[in-house]
Amino acid sequence: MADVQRRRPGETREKLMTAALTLVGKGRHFASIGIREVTRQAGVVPTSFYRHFRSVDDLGLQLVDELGLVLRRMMREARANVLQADKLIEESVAIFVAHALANRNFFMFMAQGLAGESRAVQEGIRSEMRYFANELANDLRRLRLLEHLSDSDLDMTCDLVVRTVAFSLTDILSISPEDDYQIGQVRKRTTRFLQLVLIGAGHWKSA
Amino acid sequence: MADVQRRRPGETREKLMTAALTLVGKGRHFASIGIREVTRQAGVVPTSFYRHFRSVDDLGLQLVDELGLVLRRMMREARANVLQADKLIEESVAIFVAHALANRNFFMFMAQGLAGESRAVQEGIRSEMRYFANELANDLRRLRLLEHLSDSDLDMTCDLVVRTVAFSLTDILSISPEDDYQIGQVRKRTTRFLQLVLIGAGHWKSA
DNA sequence: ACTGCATGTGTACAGTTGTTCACATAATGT
DNA sequence: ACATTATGTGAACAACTGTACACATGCAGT
Repeated sequence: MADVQRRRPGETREKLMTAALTLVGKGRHFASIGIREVTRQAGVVPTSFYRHFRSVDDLGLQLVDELGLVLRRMMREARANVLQADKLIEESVAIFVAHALANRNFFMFMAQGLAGESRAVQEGIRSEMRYFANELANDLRRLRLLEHLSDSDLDMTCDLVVRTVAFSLTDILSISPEDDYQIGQVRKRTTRFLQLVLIGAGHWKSA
Repeated sequence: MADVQRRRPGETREKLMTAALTLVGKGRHFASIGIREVTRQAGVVPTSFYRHFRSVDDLGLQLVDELGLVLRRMMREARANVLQADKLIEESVAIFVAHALANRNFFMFMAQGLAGESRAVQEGIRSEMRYFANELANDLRRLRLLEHLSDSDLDMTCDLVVRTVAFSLTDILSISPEDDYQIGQVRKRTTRFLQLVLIGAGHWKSA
């Protein structure tokens, strides 16, 4: 009975994932979301959930994987747009903020997951951040920046940069997306943070 | 009926609060904790909850207030122990890490709350961090450090310091409290982060 | 044409949830 | 001494939860 299978494969799966993100975007915390709630939001019967995920945590894990894709797309855009080094920081921050606003729910999920209750999700996000920091280090080497730093000191610097940006995420997400003034403030402040860090790195003496 | 009121006033209230923290310490996320769960953990009948709190969120808010006390106690200790400036960073980080380990559940709650679902709790934690940053700025002025920075640039620097330390919190909490080696690593890494930031601040030219 | 698989649906059930109500006791102020 | 207040209790309820089961349908490979 009912209109079965007029859908393309994986459609319900996708609907469930975006439903979860939608709930997160509405202010709910991922850890407090239940199966029935997700399926209701997705317009699907509860039983369908089990066809695709073992549990809500499992869904979270698969979201983290997609998070990787979003970040990589962002990085590619940043690489394409940042050509000369002088506007590097400002431009990168702008791109990040733009992505955070465009994928608000996604980044909210990420911000929650960092201190979330699923150890696996936590580790996944952490590893995405590590990957991000590594790519940043590679880029800096390629651009011949901070050449006096040892590999490990460069890693540390990039780690700090990524953390700083990640923390700014909570600033961005805590203000209304339409409040352009506040967004601009966060952008400016984050830019200055990074300048401070990179000035520090420039004067750092690798043992 | 039952052994009523052989307790001192506020005892149940306290039991409920520590019960909530205990649950958080066990890995549960605060947003997913319910009234019945808290009361069960506290060994109290569900109805008692309403005598002290309007809801779980309300309990969270009151926890944030106590958080302020913990932080202030920590700061006092730091001020007493850090007399000469050269070991300032290392010593402060050590004190922070020690407090984070000693009040693990509390700090876990704080880390969760930063991206939690209660806007009020979020704002409370944020304001605690601001307070912390301001005190830090005062201390630095008193110690005649970074005197070339304008007030607003000093504020920015302190803000970044506090954020960096706060992020390290998630590192500390994600490893086992008995793993002394890993703890040491986090301590070292955080120290270097702060050194990097302060070197940057030392070379910063206030417009 | 037939079989197995992936995907979807509806019904059912036992356990848990938040909240209310009427009631009991000790402490407190008069 | 007595009324009030703060704090505790147990029973009850309707709403919701996760999960299991039997079943229907289209698709892919034989």
